[in-house]
Amino acid sequence: MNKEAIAENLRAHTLKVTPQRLKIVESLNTYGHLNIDMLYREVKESHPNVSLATVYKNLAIMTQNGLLEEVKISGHKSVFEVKKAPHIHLHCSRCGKIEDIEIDLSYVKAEAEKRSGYIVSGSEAVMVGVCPECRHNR
Amino acid sequence: MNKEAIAENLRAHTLKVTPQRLKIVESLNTYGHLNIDMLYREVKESHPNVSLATVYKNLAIMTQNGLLEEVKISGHKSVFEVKKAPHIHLHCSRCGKIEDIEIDLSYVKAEAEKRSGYIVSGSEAVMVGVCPECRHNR
DNA sequence: TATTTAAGGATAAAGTTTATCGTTTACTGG
DNA sequence: CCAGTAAACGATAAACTTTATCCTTAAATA
Repeated sequence: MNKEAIAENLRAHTLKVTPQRLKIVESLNTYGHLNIDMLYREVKESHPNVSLATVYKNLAIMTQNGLLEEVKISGHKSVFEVKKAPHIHLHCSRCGKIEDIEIDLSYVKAEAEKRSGYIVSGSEAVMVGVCPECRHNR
Repeated sequence: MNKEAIAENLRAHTLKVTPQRLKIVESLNTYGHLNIDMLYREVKESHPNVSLATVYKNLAIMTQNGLLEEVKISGHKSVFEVKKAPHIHLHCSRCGKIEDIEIDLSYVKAEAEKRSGYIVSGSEAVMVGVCPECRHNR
C-alpha cells in the first residue's frame, strides 16, 4: 500500500494527513501488529524528533475514528493494527508473534445473542498457542 | 461458596490462606468480575489498612498460579475472575457489565489450528453489544 | 497566499504498577 | 501447642505509562 492510498484512508476517516501519521500506518502495514514503543521507534527513524505524546495522541484518535484497532494481548502491551475485515488473532506464546486469521464467528455471535438477549455488535478473539516455527526450532 | 472452600482452592494452588486473599476471592465470587480498584475497595471494607500493593501482588500471584484469570476489556481496565470452565465474555457497551456464557469454541480452535499450523492451548473471546436491560430502559 | 484550525513537540502532571524493606503472620514439625 | 522458617503484609519509594498543557508549526480551505 503506497503513501497516497494511506493518505486517502486518513482523509476517509476525517484525519489530516501528516508525515507522522503516514509513517505510523505505513509501519503497521509492513509489520501487522506493533505496540506503542515499537511505533515510536519506527516513527523516530524517519522523524527523529517526534514526540512520544504525538504517537499516543495519534493512536488514540486513529483508533477512535476507526482507522486502527487496538488488540489487547494477555500479559503484553496492547498492539495496534490497521482495521480490516473481521478476523481473529493467533498469538504465539513462545515468540510472541501475532497473526490474523479469517474465521467466521457468526455462529458464535448468533448463539450468544440467542442465549443472552444481547445485541452483539462486535467481537474480539485471541487464540494462544505455539506457532509452527517455534514448534520445529527447539 | 464458603470460606473453607475458598481456602481449599487457595491451598490447591499452593497459596497461603490469608484474610486478604479470602476477601478477594469472596468478592469475585459475589460480583463475578472486578477490576483492581473495585477489589481494593472491597478488601478495605473488611481490612481497612490493606495496602494497594497487597492487592496487586495477590492478583498477580493468583493469576500466575491459575486460580484467577485476567480479562482484558477494550477501553477499560482489566477485570479479574475466578477461573472456571472455559467460556466467553459478553460486555455491554452501555452499562459496562460483563457476563460469562459457555459457548463451545472447539470448532474455531480446530479450524485455526488446521489453517495456521499452530497448536492452540487457550483462547479468549469477548463479544461486545447491548444487554437486554439497557435495550429496554431507554 | 492568507487564514483558520488541527497537529506537533516539549515537558509537566497524573495515574498505574512494581520494587524495596522492615514487620507480621501463616504454615510446618517437633 | 509452640518455635522456627518462609511467605505475605503494609508503607512507601521508584519506575513506568499515559494524559494534559501550552506554545509553535503545519495542513487544509478558499
